[in-house]
Amino acid sequence: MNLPAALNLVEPLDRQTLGERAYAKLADLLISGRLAPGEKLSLRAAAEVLGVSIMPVREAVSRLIADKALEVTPNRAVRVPLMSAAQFRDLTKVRIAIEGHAAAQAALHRDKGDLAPIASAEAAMRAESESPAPDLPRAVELNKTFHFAVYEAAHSPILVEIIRALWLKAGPVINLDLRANPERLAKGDAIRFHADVRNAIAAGNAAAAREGIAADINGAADFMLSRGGLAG
Amino acid sequence: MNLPAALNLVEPLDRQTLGERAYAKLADLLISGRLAPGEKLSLRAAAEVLGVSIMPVREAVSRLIADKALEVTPNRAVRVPLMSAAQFRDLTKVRIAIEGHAAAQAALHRDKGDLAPIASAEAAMRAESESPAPDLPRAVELNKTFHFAVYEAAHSPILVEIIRALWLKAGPVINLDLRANPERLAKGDAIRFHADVRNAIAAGNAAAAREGIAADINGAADFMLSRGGLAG
DNA sequence: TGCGGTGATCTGTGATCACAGTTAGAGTTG
DNA sequence: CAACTCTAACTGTGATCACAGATCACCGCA
Repeated sequence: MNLPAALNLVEPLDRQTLGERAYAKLADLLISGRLAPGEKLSLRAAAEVLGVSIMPVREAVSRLIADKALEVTPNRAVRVPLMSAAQFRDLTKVRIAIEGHAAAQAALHRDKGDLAPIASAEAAMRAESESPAPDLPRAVELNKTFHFAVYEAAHSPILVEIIRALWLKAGPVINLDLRANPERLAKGDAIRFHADVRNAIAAGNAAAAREGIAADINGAADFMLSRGGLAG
Repeated sequence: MNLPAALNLVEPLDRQTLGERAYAKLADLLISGRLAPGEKLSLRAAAEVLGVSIMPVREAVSRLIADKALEVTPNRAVRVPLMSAAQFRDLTKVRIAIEGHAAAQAALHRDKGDLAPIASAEAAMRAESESPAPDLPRAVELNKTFHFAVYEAAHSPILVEIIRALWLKAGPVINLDLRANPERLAKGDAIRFHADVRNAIAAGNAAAAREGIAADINGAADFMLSRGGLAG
């Protein structure tokens, strides 16, 4: 193995499969709420839009179905699941338990490098939400960035992965709503809770971090439930 | 729609797709530890064994890869992931947090019908483990039955699904070990913890239920780590 | 005896075809 | 004019083929 030294610098070039890219694309649509509950998704149509055959789409969709982020109806149609109020409450409870736990772990185990991303994500979202004409899709994106910056600080890849799966289910319900209704963003609850979380993590206060995340999730869920936009 | 009344009794006959059956089959192999970490799995070979084309196997495997219960190496080979001691510790911590939470919820929300399955699963496993020649595969299966009877009592489908995904990762490591080493089963720790959990849930004592599950998981993990059978 | 190349055979990935079941809509009939 | 029927276009599922890349045993050369 006597190679030119320059060749030692090349990275292993991550060959991303088409199926993975299709999955990432669809998952992003779901998390950001651009695919509404009940909306149907045709494999062939999606394949055409993505410019590939239906095979990569099939793989992506079957993964999302396994995550219960999509479902196939008895009539052979793939769609974003409708969520009942009861299911939504269950999901919210689980999110509070797990994401709250992750925030607490972040407060206990964060290291130097973790605080900067959290702070900058918080600042960016605050700026966006206090702007006179907030860009809602961007606010949704920044909210996600902030939350995951927090969860990453727990240094538990498995936990982060679980939370990502939860967001896949919650995204279509919550973020679709948020996009349509700027009021809650303007009210500024989320911004306040985010500041609480950031401070708690910086201070190493696990209980406060958990509380902050729980309040944030609960606030969004209550707002959502009060508008009554859920299925049976 | 004037049908013979008898036809109203028929169930919608769950048409299970071949892919789902393949998934169930492979998932069972993983959870029960009959597929060892590092072991390779060829799509075509698996398809032949299952008596189907590789398509259903592809779907099943891609779902398991999404769950990180399988992985595809850079060299294009599917295998059961090797787990480092650090990863195993992370997994164990997450399991204690989430499964402990589920047990606590079970203590708070169990209803009449939940206690019987828990008790009978516990009795069956006790009987098996106190037998002079325990059937280890059966003990592994009964252990799973007991744990999930507990988690079902939390009445949170989402939580149960998350835990199932965790077991998919932990199964190859823990249950493979348990199959090979009867000693821990004979020691009877698990049996004692299970009894604690059952009593705590019956009494509605959430903290004790969480403790019992945590001790059970921790016991198995410590035994595992002490034997040092993990990669890197 | 040891090393480098080489081809057969395996791998997963992607595309294409075939099929059964469903849906929607046009056409027809009462 | 409403209801019914039938057809054409769509659905996901499964099988088969094609392909690039990786592995490994074998063979020839030094």
